[in-house]
Amino acid sequence: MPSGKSVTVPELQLSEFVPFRLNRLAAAVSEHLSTIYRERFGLEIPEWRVLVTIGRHAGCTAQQIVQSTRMHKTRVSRAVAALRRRALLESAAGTLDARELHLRLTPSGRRTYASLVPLALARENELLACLGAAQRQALLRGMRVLESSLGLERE
Amino acid sequence: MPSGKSVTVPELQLSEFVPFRLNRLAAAVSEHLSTIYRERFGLEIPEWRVLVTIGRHAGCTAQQIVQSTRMHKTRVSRAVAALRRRALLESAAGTLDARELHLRLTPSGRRTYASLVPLALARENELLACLGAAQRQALLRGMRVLESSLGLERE
DNA sequence: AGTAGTTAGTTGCGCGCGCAACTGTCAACG
DNA sequence: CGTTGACAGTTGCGCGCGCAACTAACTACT
Repeated sequence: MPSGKSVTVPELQLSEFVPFRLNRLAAAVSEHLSTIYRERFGLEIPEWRVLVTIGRHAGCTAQQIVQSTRMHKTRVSRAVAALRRRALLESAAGTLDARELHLRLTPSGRRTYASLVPLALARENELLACLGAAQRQALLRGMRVLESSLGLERE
Repeated sequence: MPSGKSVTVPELQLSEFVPFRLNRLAAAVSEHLSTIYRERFGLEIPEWRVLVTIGRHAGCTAQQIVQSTRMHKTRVSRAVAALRRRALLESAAGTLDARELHLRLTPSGRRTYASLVPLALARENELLACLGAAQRQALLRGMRVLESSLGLERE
């Protein structure tokens, strides 16, 4: 005679597990996007993120990039150094606070930024093109809720 | 007199850029989940993925794990070696094809699996608890469409 | 059977990352 | 003014990852 209580063996199908799916999806999207900034501009993800951030927020500091991108400060520091080596960016010590470095793009950096951004936005649209307008809105709204729930929205 | 053509300066706000948001979200979710398998079981992500896969598909090979998880084969190889060192898993050369190693959990590995899975599923539910039922369905559906569009669904 | 090409899995190597410790600067307090 | 603690940014170190090269085993073709 079988036991009275129903023993539900817990099963986890990795391909249905949302944290795994998110990681896999993010990796695939990054891979898909990397051709733009890597092959065509020799940039890696941290450099690309720093470049874009400074492109929009000229004169911002490394610390602000850390907060807005949630990258580790050493990663930002090295990306800034790499961009400076390639003369895409220049830094100046703050007049009010000499600890912080204010970062801005050089003319060369601005040119790179200007040619990179349209390509990246086009890729984003390509990525989302498989979704209908309502579906896309729903996805983005869901992501927004998750981000908010995880405290990712401070910037 | 200003130029006749309207020059739209392209702008990219990183916090609105979907590839970045996906990466950030996936990283935060992984971070949130890692407390379970790292702090409580001393497992890292690759080991956790291999353990779960073998837990559901006893006797599968490393190659099958590569395909289903899309992890690099060296990463799988090292995770398998780590789990074998800790006697959570055992391998046997295939009788039909001696190259492939068929992997299965040891009793100790099965115990770990059995105590890990409910915790992970609970965390997944916690994560999604901030979404209403319809919102959750919409998000998962959107992810499914993206996955399909990127060719991630083969397994 | 013998050879060439392919596949499963492992390993040496270089690199980028995060951690911890460091330098230099600022603010607070007596 | 000197000391203490906090903060911005950098750097040495160890580690995990992917790449490329390797071994061993299988397949196909003559």
